[in-house]
Amino acid sequence: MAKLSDVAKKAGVSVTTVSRVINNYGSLSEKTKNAVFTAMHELNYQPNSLARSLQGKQTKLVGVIFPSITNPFYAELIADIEDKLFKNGYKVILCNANENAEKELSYLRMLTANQVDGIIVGTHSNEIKEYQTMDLPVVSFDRTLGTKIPTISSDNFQGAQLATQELVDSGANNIYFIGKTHLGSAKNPTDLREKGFAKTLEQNSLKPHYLDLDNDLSNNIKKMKIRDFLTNTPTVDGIFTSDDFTALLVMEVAQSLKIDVPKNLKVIGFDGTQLIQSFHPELSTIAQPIQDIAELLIGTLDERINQHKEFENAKLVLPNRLIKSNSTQK
Amino acid sequence: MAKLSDVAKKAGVSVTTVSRVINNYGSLSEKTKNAVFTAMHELNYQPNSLARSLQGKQTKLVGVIFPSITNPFYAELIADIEDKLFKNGYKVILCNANENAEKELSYLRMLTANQVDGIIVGTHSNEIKEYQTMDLPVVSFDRTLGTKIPTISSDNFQGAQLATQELVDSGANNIYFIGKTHLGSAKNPTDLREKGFAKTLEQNSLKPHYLDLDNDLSNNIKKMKIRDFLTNTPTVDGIFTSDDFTALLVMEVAQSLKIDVPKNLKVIGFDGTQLIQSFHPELSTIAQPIQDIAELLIGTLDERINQHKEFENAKLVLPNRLIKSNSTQK
DNA sequence: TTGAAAGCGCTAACAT
DNA sequence: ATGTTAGCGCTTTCAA
Repeated sequence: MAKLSDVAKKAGVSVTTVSRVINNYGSLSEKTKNAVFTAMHELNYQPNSLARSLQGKQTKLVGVIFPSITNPFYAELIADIEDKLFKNGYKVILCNANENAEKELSYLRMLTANQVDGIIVGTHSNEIKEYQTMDLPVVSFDRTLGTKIPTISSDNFQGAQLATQELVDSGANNIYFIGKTHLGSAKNPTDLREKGFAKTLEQNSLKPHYLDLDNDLSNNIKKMKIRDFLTNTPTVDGIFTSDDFTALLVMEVAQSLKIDVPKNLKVIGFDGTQLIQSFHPELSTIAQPIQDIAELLIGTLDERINQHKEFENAKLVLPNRLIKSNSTQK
Repeated sequence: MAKLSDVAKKAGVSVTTVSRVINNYGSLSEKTKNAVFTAMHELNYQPNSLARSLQGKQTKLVGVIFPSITNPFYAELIADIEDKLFKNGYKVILCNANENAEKELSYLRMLTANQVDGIIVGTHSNEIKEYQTMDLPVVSFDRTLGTKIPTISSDNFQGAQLATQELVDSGANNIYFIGKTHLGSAKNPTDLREKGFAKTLEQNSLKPHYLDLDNDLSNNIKKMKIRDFLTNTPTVDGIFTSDDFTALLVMEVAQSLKIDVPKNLKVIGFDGTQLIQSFHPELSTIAQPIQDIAELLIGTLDERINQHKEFENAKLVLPNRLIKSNSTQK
């Protein structure tokens, strides 16, 4: 691998000069510039970014930590983040935390050891205190990590309101929320979906009902629980699920039980990924603004990295959008 | 950020000694070891991997280049790769090539500039010659990049045979392949699916039929083409698609046309991702051994990186597995 | 068992 | 307009 001094020798100049033309600063004559450029080409020279960063230059590396990459919502968000970061000259170190706090912590150390310029986190383990004490720029998606760390999210409360109101408007009276319920705690921004649900029903003088369904359960067990529920609760006529997957499961089970969706049961999900929308356009859902989220995450991180902007209890919230489709048809 | 010399000062030893305990070599007395460890803890010391790698040490960074991360097949493969690399102490630089040769090339430069220890590629642009001239360990998924670069893939030919035979066995006679067809060229390993299809039908004295469907088309256009095809080709009774997505589209369109699957039309896909299997268990498909592929990719890369093993025209092929389900029921 | 010092490839202050 | 040189934080010979 050719290095700076090789280029310098070949071009008949000093290393400084080569460094200058690479970084394009100071005064250079056209002649030397050209000499250096040709030397660089001939040697197929690539600057070693390790050596560069060692002087305090940015590494242009950003750690991106998410709980899963196979979940289409995260996949689409990560894809957007990667693409936008690339356009800004950054590379992504992908950290798939896998709901594993130990792995996440280990990644955190690796990232600081690698001198990343910043970190984008979207995981949900609350055990990791390190984020607060790190002096690295961090931005978070949908999770409160500390007062200094800005949190970007979509408006889960408003989204849930949209969804619930859609169920009411389509004629449902006996409406259930299906998902992981944390009635009361609301540490997780996502719990706001529950609150928005309850609030909207209250405003419509209806009673909220819940079916707790842990996210960690296997699909088969979820299906079984949903089947159980639907069989024993013939009164239910509207369901708001915590995510599109669960909504799909509900629709599948309903079909197998010959329950007509949307005639006898309205269903609405949450997330609105392109993947699920393209294969199940019949599903009404709340679409999170994935592109905007990615943009805001990166914009905010950029402000922290390049303008050293400080944040204090910043919660940046983007509006959600209702996708009205067949599963909530009147 | 504390550095080696800080630790040395605090522990009352030289930097050499600290370096020795970090890397655990040379002879150290227990006493100094302990002194250094406590100093490290107190300062919350993290070695700077940039400085380390500058001496020629490995960066423990691997570039992972794929055409898409939102496609569940790649998402699941990347997730497996990431997890296994992590267990081996490597970090992943995620490169989403997006079917964009320019971006891919640019990433390639970035990766070499960052001194990655190796690269795993799964993209399909044939324009990039750089792979062959790089002296970096590269392994490829499902794509021939050059004689020195080992190619790992599942057995597309055998998979297609399994799929096609399943259609025949379930009683279909008038069988179509739907997907991007490249009749004859077979540069892409994936084209072997077409060959396996043709071969199997020949063995069963049946004639192969094709519906060319470009992957780049939007879902709506694909659906339209499929609808057209099914409407105008009432004789078709078996369909093998190039991937599960297309199979799902076929089933959706068939349903809307009141064509009974599997009674009047057998359908089988390819890929067998967990995601699609969990939401469409009724789809028969060929499951690629994603975990094994990931393992083999990493194992091979590891041989190249750490044992400097050379490969010449290596094609490592893993068997596929038939998932027999409702869509090909007799 | 420990330390001094050279140097990895680059940048940037300081000279000229 | 160009060059000399001192580091960045670490590893590693070589010497003690």
